[in-house]
Amino acid sequence: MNTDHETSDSGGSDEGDRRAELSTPAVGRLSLYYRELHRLLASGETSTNSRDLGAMVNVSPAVVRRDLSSIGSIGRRGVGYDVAILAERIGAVLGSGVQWKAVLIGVGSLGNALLRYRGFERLGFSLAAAFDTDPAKYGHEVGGTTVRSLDDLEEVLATAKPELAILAVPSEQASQVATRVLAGGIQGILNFAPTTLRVPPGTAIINVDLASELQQLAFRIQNR
Amino acid sequence: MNTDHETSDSGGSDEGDRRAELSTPAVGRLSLYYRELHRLLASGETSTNSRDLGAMVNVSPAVVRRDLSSIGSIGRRGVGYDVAILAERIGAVLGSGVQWKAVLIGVGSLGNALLRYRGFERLGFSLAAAFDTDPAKYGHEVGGTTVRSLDDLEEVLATAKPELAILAVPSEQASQVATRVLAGGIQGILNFAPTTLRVPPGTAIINVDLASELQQLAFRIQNR
DNA sequence: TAATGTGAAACCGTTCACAGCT
DNA sequence: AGCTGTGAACGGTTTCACATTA
Repeated sequence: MNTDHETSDSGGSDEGDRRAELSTPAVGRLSLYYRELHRLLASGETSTNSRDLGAMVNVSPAVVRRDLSSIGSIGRRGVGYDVAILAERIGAVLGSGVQWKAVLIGVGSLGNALLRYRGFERLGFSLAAAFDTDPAKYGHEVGGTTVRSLDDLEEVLATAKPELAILAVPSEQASQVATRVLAGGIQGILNFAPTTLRVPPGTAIINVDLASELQQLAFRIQNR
Repeated sequence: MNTDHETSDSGGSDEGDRRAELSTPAVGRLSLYYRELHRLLASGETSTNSRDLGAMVNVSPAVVRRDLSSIGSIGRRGVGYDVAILAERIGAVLGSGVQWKAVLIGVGSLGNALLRYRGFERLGFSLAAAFDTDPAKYGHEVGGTTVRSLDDLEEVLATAKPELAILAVPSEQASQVATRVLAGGIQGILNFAPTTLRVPPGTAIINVDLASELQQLAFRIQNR
């Protein structure tokens, strides 16, 4: 794939907390720490430190400390970090606690997989609806979500008011669908189509191109 | 997701070409240019320039020129780039032309989608085999690839000698499977399990964590 | 003593601006 | 005149090293 990220700005806003400006890679790492912290919580661990956390996600202890101090997480010198407190803190920064609503567009094999994927709701995401243009799929329930006609898109966006859209449509349709969801009030798009969407500046988009990912992997092997 | 990349080194080696050291983001962008160039080829365009190419993938003309000059691509001053020549040049750098073989491990819904995904072969990748631990799936053909028992993994790796492995298994099994494929000679892993694999340094790994991707998207929206 | 938090240095990638071809 | 190729400036992230605190 290529996970290429648009949108330049960041800038914290709410919560009576410390500011700091998180870089895109830093946000990615926070998400990884968050994952590992929940694993630690599940196994009953109550504290950790920058060295161990770093080892878990393959980054240096210095990076861990910089990341965590930048969100104002108070570790304890000489001791480390409290797992529960840290998990909660990172969760607050990443927007856990908010119940995000997403719609999925395109119920091909990838769309199907995404509908069945349990792992979104663990992080506070719910799939409000799924859409396709194939009438044979209308009304079918996949992974707890019912597939509807793409003609109903605007209606559903207006009533359910989801914030996110996941695009799993063929690349020829991607731009068109992106325009429609943005017009309908969607604020961020996770795009699986191998197309660079041309959207208004400031629109949050993350692209995941599976073929491009593999290509980059091959490049690295070739230039070992 | 998180598309986090391991492996530090790069360093060109073969081909009597210009050196330059490509950064990870640069490689990602080359992959995008490559995609767009083929689109241009298909529509009969014969030349382009840094401004237009940049517009297609949302980067500045300066970045395009830097990227292309770093692979020694000879554009023509005052004119631009020849689409066919440029596509070929980038393809050579990215390892198109090499017929990469990959195996897929884990034929759940995501694995299924990956097997059906046409888009890998366009870039020179072929799926040599797919594996699962569910006997009900053995022998079934999905997207042109037959599913086999995971017990056969080592045998297939030894005979087909694939370079890449795509992991679409539950996270509990991911580390174990990664160890097995690496022992079997696999050189790079595309990992979809939400786990940071602990592997020998220098191993090429690209992680694609769909939930983490969504989480990062939500973060950006929240901090608009 | 142990491990955080953080200035300051080092590093890397992007942007600028212009010389050099065509 | 137009657009590439690239040295040099810039900006931002990572690394280093150490003062700080439990």
